[in-house]
Amino acid sequence: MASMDALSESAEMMIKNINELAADEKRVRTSDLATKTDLKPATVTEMIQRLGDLGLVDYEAYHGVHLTKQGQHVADVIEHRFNILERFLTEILGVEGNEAAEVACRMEHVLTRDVEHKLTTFLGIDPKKESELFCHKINIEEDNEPRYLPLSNFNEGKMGTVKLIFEDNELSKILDGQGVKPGNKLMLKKREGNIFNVETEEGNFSLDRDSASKIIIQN
Amino acid sequence: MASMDALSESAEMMIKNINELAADEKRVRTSDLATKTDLKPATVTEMIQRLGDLGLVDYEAYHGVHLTKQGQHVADVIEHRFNILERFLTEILGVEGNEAAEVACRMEHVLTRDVEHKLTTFLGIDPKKESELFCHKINIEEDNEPRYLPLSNFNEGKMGTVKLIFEDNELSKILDGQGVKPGNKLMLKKREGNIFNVETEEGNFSLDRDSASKIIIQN
DNA sequence: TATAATAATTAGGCTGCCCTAAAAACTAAA
DNA sequence: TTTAGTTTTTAGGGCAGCCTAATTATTATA
Repeated sequence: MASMDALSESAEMMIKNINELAADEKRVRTSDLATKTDLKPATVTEMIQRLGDLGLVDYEAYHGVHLTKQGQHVADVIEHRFNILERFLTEILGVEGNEAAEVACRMEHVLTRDVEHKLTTFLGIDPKKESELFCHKINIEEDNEPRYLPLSNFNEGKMGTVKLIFEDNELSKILDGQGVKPGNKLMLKKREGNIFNVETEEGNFSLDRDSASKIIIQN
Repeated sequence: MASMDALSESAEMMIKNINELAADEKRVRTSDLATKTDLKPATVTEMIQRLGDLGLVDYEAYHGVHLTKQGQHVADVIEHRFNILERFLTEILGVEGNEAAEVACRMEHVLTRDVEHKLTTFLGIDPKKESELFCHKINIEEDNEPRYLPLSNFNEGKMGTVKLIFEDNELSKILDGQGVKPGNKLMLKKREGNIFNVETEEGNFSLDRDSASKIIIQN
């Protein structure tokens, strides 16, 4: 079992590309990887054999390759790092899309877990929730039972009643002015990433995810 | 004449270290470089010979090495990239000093000129002036110079002017109602954990850290 | 099913970057 | 100024990561 930080940029890129091609075909072919990575097939074979020795891919000669659980984890981490870096570069710095992708693709290999988390938070995403999402891709289906849920876990188009706003007096003042107070009804009109578009009797407004998570709704 | 982007991380690190030791002694000794880079002397010799072939250092066997004009330029670029990355990591993301330095030291080799400039501007520095500054090692008095910072990194009790609210139309609508809009003044009254108590001309209100990080203030 | 076409692997070579050990060049001291 | 000690370089080896050319395995077709 190889420590993640020990992986070279080349090795990480190979894992990333295997993961991206795995969407199309179960076992990824050497030639497809060669095309995607712009390497020669012989080089790809050599690399995936090394990754096999590290336990990151399951490799059967002449029959392609797929990620092991460990390899999948590496791929998920890299993908997440790429995504937040790309968002930072485009949304915050205003770097043009193509260049942002290229730079993010180089930077993704040198981030630490801590920097990754802090950058994720900076972008307004809860790191814990985010990592659950991309790792396990679990979807919560809970439409039937009456439940108390934070607004951040509410479903689009659903109407509910505000029951509680957590211990954030200052936030509640802002929300109060928008008609969000215990007892009032609201509907989560639309969720666009971390922006929650909410409709109340007073009108429409939007919240970020952290604020939304402090508002408990009964459906 | 070697193109800068073609240089490996190892080669750039060697140039960086030559530059740092050059402050003490005119011609930098192999053994000092070996100590600083944690490489064996034989490896240093090999590397500086390669750099000599590229025209980046002036190397005379047994008599040390110094940067050529081209090598000095590479060193200056790397130093600047390191500085802005380190500042971004510590001041904006809040990464601890040691780790920030390590990550910046890895990232400095993958920045493009454009990303470097945009990050420099983001930190509230005029890219042109900054390049003069870092070349001549002048120290900026941090408190006097106008600086752009996200509210989440602002000091308690400080007054500043809102310059920018990041592309979050829904958040800005809420903030707008609190008197937070580009051009207006605000003061960070108190910070309690992730709650930022802010005073504007319209009154007092509070924000969470994520929202605060999207508001850029000039002091 | 035999064979032609295609795909993948192995063999072997090159470079960068790291090492150790041995040789060569400097430097300081007797 | 000769020599002992130190520093530096050269010689040679290893691994990762790239390549081309040759070989082997799979697949598609006649």
